[in-house]
Amino acid sequence: MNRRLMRTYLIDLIKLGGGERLIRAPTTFLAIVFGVSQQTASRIINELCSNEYVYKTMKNGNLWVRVTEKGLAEVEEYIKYINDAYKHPGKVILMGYVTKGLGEGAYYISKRRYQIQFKDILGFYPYPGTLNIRLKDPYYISQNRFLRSLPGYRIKGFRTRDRYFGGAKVFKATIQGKVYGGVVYADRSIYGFDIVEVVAEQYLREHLGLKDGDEITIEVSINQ
Amino acid sequence: MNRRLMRTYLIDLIKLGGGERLIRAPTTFLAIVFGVSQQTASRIINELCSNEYVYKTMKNGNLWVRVTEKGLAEVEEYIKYINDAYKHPGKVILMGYVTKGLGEGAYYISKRRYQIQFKDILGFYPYPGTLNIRLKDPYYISQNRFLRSLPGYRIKGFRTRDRYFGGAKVFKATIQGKVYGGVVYADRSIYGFDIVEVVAEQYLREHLGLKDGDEITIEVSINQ
DNA sequence: ATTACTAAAAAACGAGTAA
DNA sequence: TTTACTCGTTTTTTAGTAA
Repeated sequence: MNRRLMRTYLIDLIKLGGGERLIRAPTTFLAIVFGVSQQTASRIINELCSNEYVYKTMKNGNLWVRVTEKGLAEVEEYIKYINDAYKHPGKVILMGYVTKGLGEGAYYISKRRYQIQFKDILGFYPYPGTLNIRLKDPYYISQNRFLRSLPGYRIKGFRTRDRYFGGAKVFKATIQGKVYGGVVYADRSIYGFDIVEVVAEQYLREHLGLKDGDEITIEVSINQ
Repeated sequence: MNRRLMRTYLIDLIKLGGGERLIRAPTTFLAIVFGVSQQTASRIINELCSNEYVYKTMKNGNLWVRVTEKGLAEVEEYIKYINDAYKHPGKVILMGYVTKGLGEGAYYISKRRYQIQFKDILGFYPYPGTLNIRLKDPYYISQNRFLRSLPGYRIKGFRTRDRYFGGAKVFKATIQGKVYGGVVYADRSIYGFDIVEVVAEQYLREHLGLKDGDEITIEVSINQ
């Protein structure tokens, strides 16, 4: 079953009290609550069960169910997402700590063929260097994973006499609520989902007085 | 498409910023966000659109969408439901005002064949009469509609020499957080979804000092 | 009473593709 | 590039029913 649907059924079970204790839940009863047939209700519970979202047991011919910790976590994550959708529509908020990169950023960003494209997309020629941020916790890492799955604006790769310079995608962003810039994901990035690279017109470390380990917030625009 | 699913896609659109303004949303992009194919994303938007949850328009070959007021209301109702699921698991809260019924309640409740069944289910012989409550607003009416759709405990009808006394269903309830009782729905109820009938061992008007128009809260247990 | 299997019907999906 | 149609395939659903 669809994960989207599973969540909604879990919420229904929580409404019935199944988030805090074992509840008697005959499939005929669940059918009414879920708005499906008895057979489908039976199958839903079994699928939730095989995903370990729900614990079920039979007591003298009756089904009793309880949402597991995993199921509750699944719903809570979804509630977080909904809250975030209302709090930060059109944006992904990333928080982390300033960290040293491998220093390659400067070399790449300075390439004229990249500079022109950044100017087209972001409206400025970026400072030759990237600010690397190590994300704070798994929540922001998952947010980053979501962001990175989106297309963003395309930066095309190019070929010189010597070698090939790979493509990238970039998202418009605001750093510390003050500076306009971009978040860049190189197609062949050496970083995992815990690191993001930020570009801006200014040298951010100086402009914002940042040093390694300083906490930093980036508000990234989802839309194109 | 399933209403459950529609809501989740609406939330995704709100996350993208489509709850507050028209956003550019090519179906290829939505496909990534929704986790479906481009064709399915296209179909989802068209279905949301034909349900008037979403307004869509084409600007030079690109799809732009915005969640409508109806769509936002749909999601907000769902968020209310989720909050309620966490706040009042296993219960439906009904609020309303004490109101005069048609006085028939006393006649029915006093019938011995009903009394015995109430005793079996609720544990007491109810006072011969029902307290009628006019629900406060559409929210509680919809809660009542949900409750009434559930099976509850069955009260069987019976036949006397003269006539047939119809069946009913009853839910365990707490009135004003103090008195234990039940909410009764006669199968052939003369009331709509804006009225509920409450029974208890005591004469509630006297016991709780209630008069017509007084606000009253009932906490109804969903489970069986 | 229950739950849940089977089989047939209905709905949803995505590849290919037209416009 | 887009969107969205057709159509074959897969998935989901429910009626009937056994246990």
